[in-house]
This record gives sequence, C-alpha cells and structure tokens, in this order.
Amino acid sequence: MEYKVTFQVNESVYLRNPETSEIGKNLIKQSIDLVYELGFEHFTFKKLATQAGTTEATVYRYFENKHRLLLYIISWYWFYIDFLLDYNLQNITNPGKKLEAVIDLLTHELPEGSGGLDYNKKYLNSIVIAESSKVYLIKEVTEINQHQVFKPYKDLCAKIASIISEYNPAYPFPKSLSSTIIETSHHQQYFSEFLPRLTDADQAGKDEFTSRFISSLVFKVLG
Amino acid sequence: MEYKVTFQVNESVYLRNPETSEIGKNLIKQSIDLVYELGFEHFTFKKLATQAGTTEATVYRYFENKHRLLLYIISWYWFYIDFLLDYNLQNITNPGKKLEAVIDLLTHELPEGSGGLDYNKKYLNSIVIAESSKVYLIKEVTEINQHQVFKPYKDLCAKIASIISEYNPAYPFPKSLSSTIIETSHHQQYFSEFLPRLTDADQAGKDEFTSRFISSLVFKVLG
DNA sequence: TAAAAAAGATAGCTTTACTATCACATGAGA
DNA sequence: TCTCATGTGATAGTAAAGCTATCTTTTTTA
Repeated sequence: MEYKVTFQVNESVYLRNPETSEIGKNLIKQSIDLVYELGFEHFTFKKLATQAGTTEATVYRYFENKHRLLLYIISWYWFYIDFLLDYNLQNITNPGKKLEAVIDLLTHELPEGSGGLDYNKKYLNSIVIAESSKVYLIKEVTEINQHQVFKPYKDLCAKIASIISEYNPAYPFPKSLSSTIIETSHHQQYFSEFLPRLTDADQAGKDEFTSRFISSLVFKVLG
Repeated sequence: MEYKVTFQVNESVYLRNPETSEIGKNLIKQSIDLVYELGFEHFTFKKLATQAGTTEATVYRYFENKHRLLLYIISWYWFYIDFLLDYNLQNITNPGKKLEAVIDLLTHELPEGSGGLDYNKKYLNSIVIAESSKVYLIKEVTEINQHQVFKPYKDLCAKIASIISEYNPAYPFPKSLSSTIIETSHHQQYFSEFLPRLTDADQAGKDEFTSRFISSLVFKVLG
C-alpha cells in the first residue's frame, strides 16, 4: 500500500509545527532514533540538537520541553493507528473480524515504509510500548488534558469501544475494555521481552503471544 | 487488626538499609509525602533532605539515586500487598472467593494504621498507581532485573497466578492475566480519576468502578 | 574509652533545562 | 530593488539537578 497522509497534532503540543519545515521533520525523525537508543530519561535536547545537526536554541523553538516532544511523537502514533484502523477495517463487516483486526494492529509492528512520513516504525513501536504512559503519568495531567492533547488517544479508544459495542451491545464496559486492550498490549509486549516471568510467553512464540492472549481475553469477556 | 512486620527489600536497591535507622525510616516517610505532592519528576534529593531535616549527602548514603528510592518504596508496597493477601486469604478456601479478595485488595486503598511502619497509606496508594511503572519502564531494566530487584512484584504475580489456576486449571495464561489485573487496576483507577473518557466510570460510583470492571473481566475470562 | 560508623557541613563539579541576544540568510510582498 | 518578517545559527549565561569529595562532629558498640 502507498499513500500520503499528514496528521494534525494539537497545536498546544508544539511551539512551531515541525511538519512545516525540513528541520522540524528531521527533529522528529532523529528524536525517534534517539529516544529508542537512549530511553526517554537519558534523552536531552542538547543530544538531539547534535544528532540533528542543529542547535539547542532551534529545538526549543519547536518544543517547550522534551515531554511535549514525546507527547507529539505519541500523538502522531495514535493518529496513525487510528488511520490504519480505518484503512484495515474498510472491507470488514463482521464485528468479530473487526475486533481481530484491532488486536492484530495493536500487537504487531507497523508496516515499514507506509504513512506520510518515513519515521522508523520499528523504533516508533518500541517507544510507544516503553514510553507512552509517561505522557500522562505526570502531575500536570489535568492541566494539559484541558488543552485536548490526549484527544487522539481518546478518539482511538472510543473507536475501539464502538466496535466492542457493535460486537456485544450489552457489554457494560466498552471504553474500559478498550483502554485495557491498548495498555495491556503494551505491557505484555514489554514484559514478554524484558520481564518474561510476568507472562506466559515462551521465548520461541514471543511475537505472537500478546495477540493470542488478548484475543482469548477479549472474546471470552464479550461472550 | 494490629501486627508488626518488616519486609526485607533486596539489598541492591539501597546503599544503606533505611529501616535500620530513624533517619532512614524518616527519609522513606518523607519521600512518600513528597513524591505524592510533587510527582516523581519534580521530586529531588535536595528537596527530600530539606523536608526530612537532613542533608543531601546523607540521602545519597542511603540511595544511589531517586530511581532506586522509588524502587524501594514500590518494592515495599509489593511486599506489603503480598503479606496482606496471605492475611486476607487465611480463612478462605473457595477459589472464587479468593479471587474476589485479590481484586478487592488491588482496587481499594490500604487500611490505614496497619503494617509494620506507619507510612501514609493513602499517599502510598496514589504513588503506586501513578509512578510504579516508572521503576521498570527504563533502559536499564535488563541490568537491574538481574539483581532480582523485581522479585516482590514477580512473587505477587505468581501468587495471584496460582489462585487463577486453582480456580480454572485449564486457563492457559495465568501469569499474564495476573499481571494484567495488577496493571489494569492501576490504569483504570488513574484513568477514572484523571482521564475518565477512557473508562466507563461515572463520577458518582468512581470508587467501586475499577473493582466491578476487573471482577466482571476476570470471571468471564475464567468461565 | 577507643575505634568505628553515621551524620553534618560545606564545597565543588558536570549536566540538564532552560532564556536571551545578536547576527545572518531567505523569501514574499510593496 | 528594497525591506521586512521569519527562521536559524552562534554564543552566552543562569538556575537547578545530580552527583562526588572531604573534613568535622556526633553517636554506637566493642
């Protein structure tokens, strides 16, 4: 598949929209590489500036701080998943098949080379698994939530919830099940890689483990 | 209930065992207050030293850095939950009732005034919900995992997994379901408080929501 | 009561997380 | 062509965070 899409991340996430310049797009690209390599805690704007061949001052003209930059990356990912979900569900009418497609999307790496920008999908996936909860597990959550910065995540959650309700209209917790599926897909992927004792994954079938576990869970819960 | 227990947190988490001195115990107590108040990102050893009426140098003699201190607090909590679980399950033989007791423990605040040390249970609960994943979502996870620092969490997870298997010996993912229950109880409590759109909680029944959701989920999954 | 261990006091160092300023390049509009 | 807004580079500087080191004093305990 080949297509060109751009996602409009909420304005209050950035100071200058990185998608409007080559330097900006490169900053995001290099950020993904660097956060993947160093982990978010060891990632700094100085290192990013060096990696991207620009200056710290320029980076600060795009983002207030590294948390906002992470929020940008994660929002972009959520938009992208939302888009891919629409794309993948196009020709599916059976709600059960739709749920399978959802789980498949959440538990597998993104296809490389797709999407409007050529960010490294493998790295992006790892970042989302290991770092995404850090965008909302902060003291400022209520304040920044008022600026709608979590809208992409909420929209995706609502979309999956509506599929859940389509499959079983009587199920009373579609949104909580939806957010649980998303979060659990991250946790179980992370655990099976780094803390396997917290899972039932065997190292051989590790890649397919999370989707099998979540599939089993979802369809038992929904009957 | 009234009892006195001490938990031996893994030695490689601290430099000097804080439970062996008044200053050490006070450091933990003040840390819990301060991390609750500021959030982990804004918490520093300098602020802790001031709050505890001691010096930064002394704090560094107990813990290598603030991450280790958080790990200490979270480990202590996991030990404590493990202990409470044994205590609460003493007179229960029915596996279904045991599972209910597990869910109840994970989704409600700890009883105040119990436990060996009088840490603020309300604050401790909030910290675990908002900060506990930060102890393992780090680049150094594999390295520190080799020093068994996550053993309390793994032990608790294994204990709950064994109850799951007792309830339904045929269920193929007891450990993953166990870690999912633990993590989901944190997420859903956090979401229902700060990002309620990601849940089906109404503000009135917020407190009981998480336990109802997880109960429903677990018993449907296990049949 | 002497030695050992813990804590206090203080200093200092490097890095992080910014803010500020000025000069230079570029491109769009008058 | 001028010019003026916008973006970037280069550089400097500041406050706080995240340590390490040293020396003295107090407290334990052997």
